[in-house]
Amino acid sequence: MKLKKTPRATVERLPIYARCLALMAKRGLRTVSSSDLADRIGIKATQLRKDLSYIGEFGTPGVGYDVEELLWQIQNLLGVTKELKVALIGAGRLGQALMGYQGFKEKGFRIIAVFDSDPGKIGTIVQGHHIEDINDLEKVASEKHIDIAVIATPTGAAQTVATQIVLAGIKYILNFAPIALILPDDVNLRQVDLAIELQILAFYRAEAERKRDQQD
Amino acid sequence: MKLKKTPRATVERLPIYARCLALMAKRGLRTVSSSDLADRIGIKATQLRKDLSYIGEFGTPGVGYDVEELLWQIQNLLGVTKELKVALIGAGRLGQALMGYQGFKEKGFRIIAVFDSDPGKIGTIVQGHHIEDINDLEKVASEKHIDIAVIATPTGAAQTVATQIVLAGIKYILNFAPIALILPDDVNLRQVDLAIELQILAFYRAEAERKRDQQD
DNA sequence: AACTGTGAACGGGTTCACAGCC
DNA sequence: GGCTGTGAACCCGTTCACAGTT
Repeated sequence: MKLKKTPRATVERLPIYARCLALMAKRGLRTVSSSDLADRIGIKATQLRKDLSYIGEFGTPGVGYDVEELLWQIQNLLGVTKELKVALIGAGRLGQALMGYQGFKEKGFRIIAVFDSDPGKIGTIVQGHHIEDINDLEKVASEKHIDIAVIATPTGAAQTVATQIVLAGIKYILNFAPIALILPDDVNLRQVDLAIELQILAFYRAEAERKRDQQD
Repeated sequence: MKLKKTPRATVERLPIYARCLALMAKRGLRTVSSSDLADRIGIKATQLRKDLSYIGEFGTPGVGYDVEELLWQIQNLLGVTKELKVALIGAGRLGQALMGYQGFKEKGFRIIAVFDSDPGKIGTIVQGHHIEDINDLEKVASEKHIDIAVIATPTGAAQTVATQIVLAGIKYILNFAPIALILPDDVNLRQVDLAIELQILAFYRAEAERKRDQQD
């Protein structure tokens, strides 16, 4: 067993493995081979085995992996066996969509505080969440021990909010605002930009069109 | 000038370049060097130049790039100089957030049809969009010439919807449902899974905790 | 002098080939 | 026979070093 540092690419696939294993467990499947699991996900079996080799040895040669066991190992590694506390900043349409998103709860995340800067929203209750003043973030974060912050504000507010998040001592940020945030090195950032995904599709569409035009 | 096939990794960065350049153009900046632009984005200057080298030669040695010109070239390559038509499937909370998302319009995407399967929603108007029956997708798609479909349905409906999208002849899909869709090879798929991003952050958080526990 | 464009070197990630185990 | 775990080979993407341009 080698146990080198888990490569970034592997880390980004672990949640996908967990998702698939959870589904299989729910359906009552007991064991799974690397090729079976890989097929369901749409990757090569060797890649799956290599990924798992970075985090341990969970399989039985000639048999495969125990579904429950492997799921538990991955969830444990992801640190989602205990519930993680999430602060959501921005109670606009995207923020509301995130509040209602079942996937968070299922995967072990709990939105425990919601902030906004709009006085018209602060103090109201949206989908069961009491909306708090963004300026209270630091106070609330220390009281409630927030693990992760999610930025769902308009672009213009995102950098200010990010700075407040850092001041509040939160080190893990998921940002939906389409802007490159400036953050200290020890803060972990994931960026989701909805428009970028469409633009990537647009590129391949344009490329296909160019190819067609060229050939005819 | 070489013009090999543009690497996947480069394609995924082009929208980021476009976003930054658009901002600079709006602020009235005329030219930019590779190191300046790279710094704003948070990458190395050599990577930016290498990326651009795949798509052409747009710079002037000793000077840099013309902001407007480079922006136009990238937008052209992305095929977003003409407006692209998007069909949104699923008018739930996420769907509504997407309808209201300014970034799509700004980047040249237009939500031109919205579908749902809920009889209570079909026929109503949400944020100015007439909600149509998902079973009319094929008809509407051929009438309105849809370029890209966005799946914002519950997980359970996603595969069925995806199949309908393919039947409607749409070849570019952005999927928000947390499921591995089975699609023909010639269909282009991008996947955004909100929970996965949080789980990746959770991994690094758990890793940091493990490291702490070990040392103390 | 300042900056671009690119071959070459490097490094991380994927795939192959196979040894070892059930 | 069927399957896992893994070194080695391979491939792709990033970075370096520098030749070439204004």
